Amino acid sequence: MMDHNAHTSLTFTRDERLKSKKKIEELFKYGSFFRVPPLQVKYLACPSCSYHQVLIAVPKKFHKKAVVRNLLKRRIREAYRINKPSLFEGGQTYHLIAIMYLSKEILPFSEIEKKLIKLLKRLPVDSSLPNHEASHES
RNA sequence: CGGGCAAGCCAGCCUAUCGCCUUUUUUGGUAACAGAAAGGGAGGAAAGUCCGGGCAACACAGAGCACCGUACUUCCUAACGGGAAGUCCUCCGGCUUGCCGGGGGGAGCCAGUGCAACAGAGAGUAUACCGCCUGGUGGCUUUGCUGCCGGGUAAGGGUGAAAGGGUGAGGUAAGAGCUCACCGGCCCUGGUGUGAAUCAGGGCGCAUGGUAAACCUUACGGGUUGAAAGGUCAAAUAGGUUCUGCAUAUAAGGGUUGCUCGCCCGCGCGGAAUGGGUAGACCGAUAGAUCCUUUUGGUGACAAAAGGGCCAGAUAAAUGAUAGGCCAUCUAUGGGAUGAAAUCCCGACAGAGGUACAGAACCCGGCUUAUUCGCUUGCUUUUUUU
RNA sequence: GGACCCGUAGCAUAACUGAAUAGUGCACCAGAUUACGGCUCUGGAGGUUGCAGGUUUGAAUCCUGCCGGGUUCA
Repeated sequence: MMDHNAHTSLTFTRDERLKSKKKIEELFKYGSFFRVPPLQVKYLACPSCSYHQVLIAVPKKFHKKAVVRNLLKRRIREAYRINKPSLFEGGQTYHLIAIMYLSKEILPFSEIEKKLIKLLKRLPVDSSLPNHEASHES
């Protein structure tokens, strides 16, 4: 409520990043996931949140060098920032989202953006929650 | 002009739109926080973690041993295994043949102990296999050859990575530093130099081969741990810790770096203070062995002085994305210089092209490794034309 | 961020107090045995000892620097 613009404008502030250790553990324990070839997504409904919280990860397993990992994270973050308004068109439930990049290739921004748009469309932003028991335990 | 080597420098810029982190000021708000304005925002290696420091906590009466590290000299430095200047040895290249340039190396195996497979007669107070020389005594085809029993020898052969200085002469039965000359080595004295060293003189026949990235000796240095150090904030209590009173009485046991000596504390009961773990926030944590310019001293590393500047502080971890332009650079075609070739220069249009290595994690000084295009300096060098 | 360890045939492991052909088992190939296959027996091949320098007469081993993999620390 303090940050009205976070829903609609093209920002990506610190509060929109998923940082809490507990929430991350919860997400990876109970969240469901799907894939859009290079990207994998894990998500979990979060009734207590007032906006979506996103975590972006590029595993060290696929990319040894910090420069490459940072580059890919920046591209994914940018693509999310530009295309996130579509997430708010649905209902009022917000999610914890983890986006992971599982490929050895370094794709250009335009490719990553395409995949991310596809991915965001598949996210169930509506009120129909696929995993009730998970949200209860939290 | 081009090629090669070495050292050093640089690590694109501008505009628009949308964003990220942060500092200061300001507006709203009790506050958390939100908005606005103005600034700042990765590297030469931020990397590897190979060294050295700062900083912090703990420990510390002291001595010895052990352990670890370093090793030509002098200097620089907060310190270093780093750097500078020099010195000696060695390798490569060049020529003017003793100089220049570059690479590598350096305490001590005449303090001791150990080690050297195979081969070889012998491998370290050495050795007699083939040889060389010779004494005695036999035999025979008697200036000689040869069997047996002895002796001398380290010249020659052969083995090996290495055979106990080298060359020449004398000497000898044959030989041998046995003697001598020169070269090499070691020791002493003196001169020069802060010193490593070097020069000169004298002595020693050489007793003293290699290996210390073998044990070791000598000299110097090192307390341990490591920002996940450590500190602050709010709540509750046990153990623990610290201080203190009483009691016990020098013993068990514990601490003191791994050990020894030495030193210190002591079963138990009571009182006071502190507050374990978990989750989190803040400090530590970004003004410093700082950066830039100039001057002075020094061969140089570097130091001093003056003036000016503030230059990332994130923490699931900030610099990005898109579009356009400028400008390096490259490619092909074209033009010019020249008698021609090689080579060089110019460049409208077109195409390629933002690049390599790589992302701060407490902070510095080094080392090592990775690295696109280009530029500067030094050394060296081929071909073609005139 | 700090500390530590390990790299040997396709796989697992010896030789790590230097010594000249780097050993062993499984797997692989060939032969024997069998009607054929397995088991068994005999023989063989396969190694840049992670890479690059150095010390030594001689390096898997000792020293230095890289590369790769792993363990651990509130």
